[in-house]
Amino acid sequence: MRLRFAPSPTGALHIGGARTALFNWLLARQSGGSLLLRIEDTDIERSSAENVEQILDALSWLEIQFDEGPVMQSSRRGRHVEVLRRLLSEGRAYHCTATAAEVAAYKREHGQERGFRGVESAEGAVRLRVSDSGKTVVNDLIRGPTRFAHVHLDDPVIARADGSVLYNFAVAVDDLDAAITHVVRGEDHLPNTPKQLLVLEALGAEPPIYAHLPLLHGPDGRKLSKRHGAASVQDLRDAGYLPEAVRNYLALLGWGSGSEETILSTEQLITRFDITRVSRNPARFDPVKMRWMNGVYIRSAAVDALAEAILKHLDSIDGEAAAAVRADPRRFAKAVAISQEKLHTLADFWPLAGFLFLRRPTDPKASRRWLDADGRLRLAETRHRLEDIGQFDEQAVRHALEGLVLELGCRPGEVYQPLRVAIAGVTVSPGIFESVALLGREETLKRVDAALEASLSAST
RNA sequence: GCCGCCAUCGUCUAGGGGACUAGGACGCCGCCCUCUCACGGCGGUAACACGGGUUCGAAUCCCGUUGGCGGUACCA
Repeated sequence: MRLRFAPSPTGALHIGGARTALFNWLLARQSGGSLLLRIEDTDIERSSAENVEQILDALSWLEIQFDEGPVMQSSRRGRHVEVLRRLLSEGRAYHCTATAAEVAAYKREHGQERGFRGVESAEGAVRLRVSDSGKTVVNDLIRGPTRFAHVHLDDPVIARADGSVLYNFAVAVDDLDAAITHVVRGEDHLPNTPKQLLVLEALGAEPPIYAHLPLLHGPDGRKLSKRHGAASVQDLRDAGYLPEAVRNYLALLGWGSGSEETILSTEQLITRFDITRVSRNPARFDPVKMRWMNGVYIRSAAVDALAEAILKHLDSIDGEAAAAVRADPRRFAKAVAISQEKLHTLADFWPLAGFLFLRRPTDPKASRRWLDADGRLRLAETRHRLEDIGQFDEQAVRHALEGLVLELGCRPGEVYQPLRVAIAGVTVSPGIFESVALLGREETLKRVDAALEASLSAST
């Protein structure tokens, strides 16, 4: 199979485009074929180099490699003009001076019930000649045969009056020249397909096989947009998602493996993916499920790989945090180990475990709840026990604190929560024994003293 | 308006005439585990849009209605 992913650089690569790229890639890998990346920039006005960079960057982050390209559609202008001349000379296409306004007026009257046919002239835009009779059938791998009666089709404009070619023409020529065998793209292209088929037919060429993917919607059921937060691939990366988890989640949007498994490695996706099993109805992107799945991948990751990913993430979003973590790699590795099972995204690490590297202000609400007079009493006693520990490790800390709980005859949380608030500033953290041991005796005692003092003065 | 696509739990889906009192996953609820938060375990909630056919039998096939979506550019 020879496939292609052909985004237009008119905006960031969104998850819909990412899924299209993924499906193409899975097919290419599975079949031992190749994947071509083509940038559809025939609309110079709306295309930008930054967007091309963004798309390349997004695909690279997703670890979706292409075998050929990127080729810029605009670079193929010479070939496009050549084919255009041929169609013109063979009478399959013609110049027409009908203005956009005239066509619009015609459409207002006839809608798409009767396609627009232009009058041939010496100059103007180039239109492909379509006869009123007959129909063009798109044999879609996902939808089956879809028929378009020619009466409803306009004579499509394939080149502007200035000679520049238009999308439906360029795509057909490029797919043909690249010997593309399978075109897998979004369903929004379905109405374009007969036009491309007609171009191919005029050229006497064998068309590729098509598969139109159902569209992706946002959580509200409407078209995906920035408003949904993680709509672009970069947003996903910045939100702390793992590429493999994103691939897994995206693959299951619109495609069911048939088995009851949900967590599928990329290798499994490659062997099991079946384009003909892709669903025909649109799917909603569900950030909640994406988050859950990312958590599954984080939990199953090797600690050092996870630490590396977290550090990289910190580098890109929080310089201060990254520096703090770099200053103590051993502590960082342990911090990751004791936080791992609580993370859903890479971004969750710092809020949860940052206190192990930097002191943070105490949350007033947490302080009021746990550092009242009774809490301070227990915290002061806790302080003594910690001070007396010989070897300050997790086992010893556990032993000391559990002993205190037993002696006081209180609920465990009544000892642990004041201590947690004292060292972390909040009521949530990794396990208290691990956290205290990792923080070390000196820093723990300092924070406990500070907390005792602050809460005492606050209450008087 | 017109052209086209689509229609199973809130969401992603399994299902392709009898195995369906419709399965799984996320979410949600309850219980358990428990030092917080998570994780994990157990249990529960919840769907075949509607109406006609076809058939001994329909979530599965056909038609219509309704609804959603896409397209309707000298955009891609």
